[in-house]
Amino acid sequence: MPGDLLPTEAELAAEFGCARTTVNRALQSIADDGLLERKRKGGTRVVVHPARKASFNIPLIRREIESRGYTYAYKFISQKREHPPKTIRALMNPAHGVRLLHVKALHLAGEKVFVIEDRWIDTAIVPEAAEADFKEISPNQWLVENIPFNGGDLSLSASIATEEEKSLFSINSPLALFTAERRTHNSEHATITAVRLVYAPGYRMEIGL
Amino acid sequence: MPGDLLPTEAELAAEFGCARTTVNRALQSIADDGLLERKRKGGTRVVVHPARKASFNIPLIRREIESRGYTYAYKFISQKREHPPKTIRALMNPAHGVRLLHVKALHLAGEKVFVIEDRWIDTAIVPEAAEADFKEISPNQWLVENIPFNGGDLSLSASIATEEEKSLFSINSPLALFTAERRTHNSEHATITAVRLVYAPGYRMEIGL
DNA sequence: GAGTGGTCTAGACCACTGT
DNA sequence: CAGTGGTCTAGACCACTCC
Repeated sequence: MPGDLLPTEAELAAEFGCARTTVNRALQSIADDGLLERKRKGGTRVVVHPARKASFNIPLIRREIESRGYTYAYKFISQKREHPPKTIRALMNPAHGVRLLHVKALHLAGEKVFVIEDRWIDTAIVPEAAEADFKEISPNQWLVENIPFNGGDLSLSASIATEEEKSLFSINSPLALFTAERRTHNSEHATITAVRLVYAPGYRMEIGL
Repeated sequence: MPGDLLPTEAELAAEFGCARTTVNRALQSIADDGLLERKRKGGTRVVVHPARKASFNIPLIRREIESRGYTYAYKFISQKREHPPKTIRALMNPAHGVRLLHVKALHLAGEKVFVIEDRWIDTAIVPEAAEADFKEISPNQWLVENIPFNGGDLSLSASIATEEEKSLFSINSPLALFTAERRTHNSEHATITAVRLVYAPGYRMEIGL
């Protein structure tokens, strides 16, 4: 019946012997699942090609590693205030000429490097981050615990390992690495942080549909 | 105030001078967004670490190409009934010893190959597919239009281009390709189809949060 | 057992939109 | 303008769960 028009709420209420409010809630919830389209005056229609929606939780890296049965460890690399390169400026659009906090770190699963975290934080927007000590706690974890989450975007891609990445992952041959770049902004739509996560060779991101 | 307990619905209704039903709907919708936890007798509590959920629509490849402003074209490569290799058998778990429909095809954006589609279909479960002619219509599109969608999973990874992929994408140097592997099953949880989509160099999958 | 959210009813008015 | 869904109210009863 894709494309078909359903009876009005009042008619369905009569047919099922219940209140229109109840019919409304039922249809609303189906519509929220993307299977019905509703318009005032236009009635309720069965969607022709329901969108195939995928959703997944973005786990803390620590949890992702532990849920795979490995021991988690964090390894700090560096933390500096720097003028961001053009690519980061374009992504984060910080105030002109300011320096941002740049943190590099590793997340280990057992003895192996699981993911490389390369993060920029705009301390004009998150001043607390300037005081944080990322030698002991990962920026990933610190931000989740300290900064309310509001929105952002995620970009997934494949990249060839750079020399630095090859050495961190202890590999030689040219290798494809799964890369996630995430931007997080606050409620005023200012970008708090941008992070590039480069996963170990063979990593797969699994998503239910 | 993560962790805090909110007043009861009745109290909030009194405070805001509205009906409890209205408060209930409001809190429900916030709870649906994952920001509140509600329990009978236990009250309504602000969730401590709201899960960072991402959700996105999986577009038809055709739509994805056209929405980027390119002309879509489909190019058939091959279509055979074959005994599936071990990896596919493990994924799809078809009846013992049967042959599956194996289709390879390209989706072009303008003149360029955008994605390579390599698909296996279990015709024991979707007999209609045996009659379909994938020389003209892509399996991707045919399945969306003919087979009701029920569920599945999606696995994203990065892989080094094989020789065949290099030649299809007209590239030489070792290159990392973004790869999506999707499995789709029917309402009885039998696997209808498994597909490997290998995207052109530089492809990024963008997801809103 | 008592307090909380979950869900229903019957009725009302409003907001949008197709004709 | 008329018909549809969107949303509210006031009240009721139920289901779960903590004490």
